[in-house]
Amino acid sequence: MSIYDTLNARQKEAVLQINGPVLILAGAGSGKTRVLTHRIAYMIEKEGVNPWNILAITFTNKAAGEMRERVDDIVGFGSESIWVSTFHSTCVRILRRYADRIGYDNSFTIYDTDDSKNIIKEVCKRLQVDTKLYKERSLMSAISSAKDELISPTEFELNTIGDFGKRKIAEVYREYQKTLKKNNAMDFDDLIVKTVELFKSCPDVLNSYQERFKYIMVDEYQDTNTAQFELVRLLASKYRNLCVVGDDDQSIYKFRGANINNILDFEKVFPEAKVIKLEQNYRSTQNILSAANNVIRNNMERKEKALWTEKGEGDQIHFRQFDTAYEEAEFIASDIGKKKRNGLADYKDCAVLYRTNAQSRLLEERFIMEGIPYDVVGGVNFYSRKEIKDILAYLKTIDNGKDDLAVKRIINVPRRGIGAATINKVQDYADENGISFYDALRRKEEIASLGRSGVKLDPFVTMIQAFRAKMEYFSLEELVNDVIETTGYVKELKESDDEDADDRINNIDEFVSKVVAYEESHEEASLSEFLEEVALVADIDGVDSDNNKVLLMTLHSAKGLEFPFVYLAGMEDGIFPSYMTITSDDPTAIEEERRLAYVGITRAKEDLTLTCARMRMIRGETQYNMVSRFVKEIPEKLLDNSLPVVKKKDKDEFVYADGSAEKNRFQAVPFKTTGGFSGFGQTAPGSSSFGAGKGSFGKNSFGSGFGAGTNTGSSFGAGNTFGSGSNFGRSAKKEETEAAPFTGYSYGAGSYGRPRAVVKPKRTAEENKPFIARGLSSLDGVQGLQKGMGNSPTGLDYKEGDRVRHLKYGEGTVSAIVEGPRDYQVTVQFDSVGQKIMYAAFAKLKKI
DNA sequence: CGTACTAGTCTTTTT
DNA sequence: GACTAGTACG
Repeated sequence: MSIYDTLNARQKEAVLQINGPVLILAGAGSGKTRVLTHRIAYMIEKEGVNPWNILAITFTNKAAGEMRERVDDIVGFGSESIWVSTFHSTCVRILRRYADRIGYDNSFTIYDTDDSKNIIKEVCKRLQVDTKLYKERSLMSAISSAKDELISPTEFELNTIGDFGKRKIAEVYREYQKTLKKNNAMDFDDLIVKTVELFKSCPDVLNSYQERFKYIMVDEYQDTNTAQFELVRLLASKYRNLCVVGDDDQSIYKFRGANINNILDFEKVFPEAKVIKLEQNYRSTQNILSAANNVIRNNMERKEKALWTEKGEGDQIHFRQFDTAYEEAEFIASDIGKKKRNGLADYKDCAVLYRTNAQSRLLEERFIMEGIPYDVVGGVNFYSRKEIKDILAYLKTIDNGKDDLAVKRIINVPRRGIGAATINKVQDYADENGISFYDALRRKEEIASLGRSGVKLDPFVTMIQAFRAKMEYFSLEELVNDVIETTGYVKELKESDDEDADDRINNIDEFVSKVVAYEESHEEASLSEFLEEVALVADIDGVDSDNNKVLLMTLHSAKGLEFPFVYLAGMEDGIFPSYMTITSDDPTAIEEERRLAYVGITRAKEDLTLTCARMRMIRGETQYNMVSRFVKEIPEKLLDNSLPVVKKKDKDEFVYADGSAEKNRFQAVPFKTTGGFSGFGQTAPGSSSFGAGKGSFGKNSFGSGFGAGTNTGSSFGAGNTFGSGSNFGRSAKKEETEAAPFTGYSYGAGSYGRPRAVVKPKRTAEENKPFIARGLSSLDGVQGLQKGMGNSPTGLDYKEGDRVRHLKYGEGTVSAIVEGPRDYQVTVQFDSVGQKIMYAAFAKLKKI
């Protein structure tokens, strides 16, 4: 019995087909990694393929690492010469050898998003582009999309005839590329684009890699963009032994250029391709799979397939709707806690998935309270944190002084009294002489304009030169510690009263540990190599499954992972599917969201829980959301029937076990100020959104007139806010002109569902009056709110002399409440931090 | 040159 | 609510 006998018929077929183009359509959990690793083993063992000739490409380092590990396990001898890596690091490796062939120095630096943004800013200033009109963000994404499609600045320009806006973008694109090149730098997209460029302009280089990579495999093929596809196509064009594995139903990266046609049209580009479908799922129970199938079948743009499993039905899928997001978080935390206590699950068996990173905060707070260990994947990338970037900038400067951005970043960190004026003078000199910024620093004596202020530069240059000298005999760890020590970086943090100084110091400690780990795993660890590896790390890469912790992450980050217990939080229209996609003109936008839902559901092996909240705070404003359409796409019989369920008669209306219905939700939303969510320093929703706004009244509410109802909780008490009036008028007007985006909120108008028919609520003359002018009688629907807010004359639920609690400052006594122009100014004597004066709306004070 | 405050933006997702 | 860039002031 060989290892290949454990494969099913389809899998075996995929493993044995090693010659020619192969498209493996691998459904979620169908064992594609297994197929890939066995396929590699088969090539080497049975077909005598030289491991040296095999290339396997993935998207993340984590995936590459896992594949490497599994290949090592089954291949044994020779596996180390198989090239397993990500698109980006593959390209870096190639470019490190040949970048000089296309006009770069082989020691080019890699810019991250932050760096790119700085360059864009610089370019805009130089070209006098108004960044109010052309946002850096949108410029960046326009340039990035162009690169994803392999459109050069010149080509871009050709397509801008008659379009002034586009011409501007073209200009910026051209100048941006020029600047990158001048700095000998490439951004993420360039790594792919420049490699393609290299292959196209240097046939000898291409040929050498074609000879090297006779067998190519690409994982997560549905996520490739045009540039990546072209790269693979070029490499494979000689021997045509290209095997791509993917699942069009899991294509969720359109926003960063993934071209779903790469997988849908594979057979057009490679007509002789063999197509193999893997439809047997080994991961999930039948119920979970059925739910996933029922959701994804609503998409039009897909290859038909049907996942099946031999596993039993399993538990029903749990669904729970809560009044608030606090209660949702509370439930998830306590449910996991319960499972752990009952021995049903370990922490590491559980994952909580959500649509947006911001949703993690509430969950985290609750997890801390319940004492449940967790890890959050994503958010701000570890290596993008300020303190880490600072240390890295030092290391980059030491490694090679060519990275001007890095040098400028740290020249005055910690403070050395070197300001913008000095920096500009040095930069001018560098530009005039065509040298790098750091080289100009070293020749500062020659810079006449510097004058006396130049003295301040000396210690910096001396320090860097000293580091460089030490680098010769220091280990990486010693060097990093020396940098931290000599610069006084941590010392400064310790002395600062910065609230998150401790976090920053911890991060730096963690960074040192990472350096040590790197040195341990790399025989001759060089600074350059370390910096390079660090530049290409994704968040998910750092996830360590050995830790017994619950994992919190976005649905995107969860792709490729599996867990026995999965919670999908925030299953609400407006959150997931996101507001953007619901209101989008592009009907395929919602399909991408649905694929995301499919990915989420299929992460679960045994137990899936869907949760949502009627009300949650988004960006400081309270939103009321309906249950996600994706939940409604799951057949009722698959859902836990002890919970509120949809009545089939009318699918536009949710009717719950307690008889309450969705359409009455304005009254139905119970505004409890006690109970569930009040326990945490967080205030109850009514008061936390008190005055939310510099009058953002109705901004995010759906359909003006009624929107008033939704946001009243926030705006009513803020009578003073209305005093200003202007904002109210503005946002209300906006609502009218832009129409109510959420068809779901059309109050029983029955248009829930497809985002086409937008029902615009009609406003009466009375409703058109500013809210406050209508008098309290029109607040009938929201009386609960007033009570909930403890509607005293000030609208605050505390008064002078009361003891209150603040989220950050702890407990204290209110010594004064003064009516300010906008809001009440509250003065509190805190027990630990002394007196603070703050605005009531933002202070989040809670009476004790 | 550095700080402290203000106004504006944002959030959908990230290699 | 959080963050950031820009500005005014010391």
